[in-house]
Amino acid sequence: MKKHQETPQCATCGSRHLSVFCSLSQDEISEIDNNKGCNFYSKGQVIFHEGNRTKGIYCINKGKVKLYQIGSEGKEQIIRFAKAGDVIGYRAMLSEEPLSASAASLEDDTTICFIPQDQVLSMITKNPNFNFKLLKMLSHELGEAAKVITDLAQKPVRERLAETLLILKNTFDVDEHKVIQVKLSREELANIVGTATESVIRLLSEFKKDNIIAIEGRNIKLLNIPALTRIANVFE
Amino acid sequence: MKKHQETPQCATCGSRHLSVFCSLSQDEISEIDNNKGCNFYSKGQVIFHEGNRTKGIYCINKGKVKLYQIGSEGKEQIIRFAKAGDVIGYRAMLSEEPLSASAASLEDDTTICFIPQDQVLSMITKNPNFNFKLLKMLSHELGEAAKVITDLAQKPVRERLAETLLILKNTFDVDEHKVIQVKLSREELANIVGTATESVIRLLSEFKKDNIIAIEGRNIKLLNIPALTRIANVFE
DNA sequence: CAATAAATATGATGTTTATCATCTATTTTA
DNA sequence: TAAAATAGATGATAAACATCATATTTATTG
Repeated sequence: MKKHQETPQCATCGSRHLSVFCSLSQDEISEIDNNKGCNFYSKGQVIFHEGNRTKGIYCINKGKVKLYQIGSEGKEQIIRFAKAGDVIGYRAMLSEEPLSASAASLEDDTTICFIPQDQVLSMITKNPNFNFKLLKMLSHELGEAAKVITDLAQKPVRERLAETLLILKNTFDVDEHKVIQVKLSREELANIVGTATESVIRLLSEFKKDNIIAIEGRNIKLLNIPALTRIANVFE
Repeated sequence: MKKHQETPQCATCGSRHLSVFCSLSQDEISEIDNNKGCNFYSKGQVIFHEGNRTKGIYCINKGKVKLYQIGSEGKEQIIRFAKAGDVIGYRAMLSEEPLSASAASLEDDTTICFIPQDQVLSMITKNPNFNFKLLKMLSHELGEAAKVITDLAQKPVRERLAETLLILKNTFDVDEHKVIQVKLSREELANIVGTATESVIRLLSEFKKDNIIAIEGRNIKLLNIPALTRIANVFE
């Protein structure tokens, strides 16, 4: 039996104050509320497809999302993640290019609002704060992407996997038992790191043997973050 | 003997109409002209250093520039290139973060103007066209970065090198003899591709043996672009 | 709950690519 | 212009990593 799912209101959205929308006025919020749509996704559902056009942006109200490209051999490459309060699809909308990545939900009950292009463009024009938040977000993302490029080009798989675990921790946090709050398959981990699934499996059991992590199914517990940081070879 | 170098004027800058500044009014142009600085660089000179702060953006009037990060083992990773009409340093300025990359000139007589932050911010606020151009540029760059990530993660060195040659062709063009209009060392090519210098050398002589390219020192002549495209494994 | 499918795990093997050594060619500089 | 330095080239070797094969465990479903 499917329970009734209500469209969340921006006005009461708990994630809004952490997001790019934090500087909007009451009027602007209700303007969006009156024009936005909302969809609910079960785990694994695709939200949008690489190559398609988008006429608006997607704002995640609840749940977790992976953004990925399909490489020339048909292999998935996870580019980044998004969670409640994050927006996705803005890159394609702003550049007026097709979507550069697909998005798929990582958990059931993922709730995502769709804000039409017109609304976004009008906010950009009318609200300088929102505009600067957007510019800042894009610039920040671009800096992160450059780091990923250097790591992929220069670091061995072991270091990249350790770094990926730390990034997942920073993105999704850990609970009181130090468990990273996102469930990914070994294959998905491989598709972030840029390696084979078997390599991820092998390296994870190595980390486990050295008591750096503990594994219970898809839950990964970070036991020794300093050691992970050392392996990841990061110094900032 | 060093010849006198004159500060170029935006008003007569041939590159302006191709750049993010193409939508500025006469007044705005002269406003910038009255506030900008200008520097001349010889080949190899560093324009700015990764990790530093910038209080403005750099607009390339003449010459070619590489943007690069230094990885954890001290190895250079070239992130992107810039040429006349391109701006660099805007990412760091807009995100209010330190510069994520260093920039160095690739040829003598590279001429670069510096536009102070205040000027840029005021243009963003006052000129919606300029603002949208900026948003578009950032979004486009972000999409390009995602492609690079997928390639680095999934493609073998041979494909990445072929693709790099094609990207260099698109960025810097070829002359009437099909020679790519940028001179890079084998090491620099390796630092784009994310591989060892020796691998680049070996693969280039393979391409040469197959009459796909011709090599005269640092000049690379593209003899068979369809073949290169096939090797690069790109399908868009 | 059995049966099937899918994910995880592990060993054996092969390929790709990096590293090291050495040599030659080309610049640069004294 | 000779000497030194740097860049390019090539072979030999080693390391990193992918692939393949095959268990084993965990989910899924009839």
